[in-house]
Amino acid sequence: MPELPEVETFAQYFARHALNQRIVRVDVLDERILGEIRKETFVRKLKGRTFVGVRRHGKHLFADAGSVWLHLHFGMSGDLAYSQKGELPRFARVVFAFEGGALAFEDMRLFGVADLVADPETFLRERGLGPDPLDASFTPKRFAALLEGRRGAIKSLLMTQEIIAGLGNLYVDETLFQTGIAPRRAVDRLSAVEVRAIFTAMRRILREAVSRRGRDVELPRPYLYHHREEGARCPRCGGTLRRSVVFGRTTYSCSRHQR
DNA sequence: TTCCATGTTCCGCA
DNA sequence: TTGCGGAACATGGA
Repeated sequence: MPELPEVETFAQYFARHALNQRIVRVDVLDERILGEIRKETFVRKLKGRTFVGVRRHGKHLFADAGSVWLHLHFGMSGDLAYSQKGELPRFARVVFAFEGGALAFEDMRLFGVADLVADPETFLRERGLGPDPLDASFTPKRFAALLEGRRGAIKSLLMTQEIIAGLGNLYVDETLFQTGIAPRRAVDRLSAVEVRAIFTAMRRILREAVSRRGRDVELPRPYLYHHREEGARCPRCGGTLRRSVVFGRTTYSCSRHQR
């Protein structure tokens, strides 16, 4: 379930369970999760070290292991699970064992990645990722500048990590739903007021989600999130929710209040 | 059996 | 150059 709010929750979980303890063992249970790096290298560079800090940018998590950073991407089904009793989740792919417990990186569908990077800044630059929408330096002005000169559907733009990093299918739909803007609306036909509204709604929704996800509390009932079903009643205006495909992804929107 | 899934990448085409 | 549609990746759940 990993978009920005979920990854932020993973980062907090990682900080709570995996920081400042010696890594006594690294088990790679399925090498396909490693991407380019060789298993031996991955293990050798982490074993015996200590994670001293954790950071997140968009959907990417980075943990500082001293001379190298662990990088985790959670794909579609990635998750973290810490246990003191040596219990492993069914789809554990990599396990970091400490003196008093072990943190498992699980990922049923294997779209995620665990590897090593020199440092987050270099990785983000090389990858060309856009700004994180919850970053303090992310302002309405900066957001408007990102959309400047672009065409195409607003949903596509918000989904593109090189433009803005962290939103995925669910939170983009949620943002546009709560802003009353149709997913296919062309970016160059949005008013300044609408762009500002998207900025505000996006940040409010992400913050709300981080707060609730972190406490394992459900998102508010009026959120589109709970009503993603063709023909369902719109919890906001009573209209009918429609299903379509935008940017290759299943999209839900209200045919009445989203224009 | 068939369809669908919170992500990303690559290719071809306009 | 930009944007978009389609397919592929791997796997389980409804």
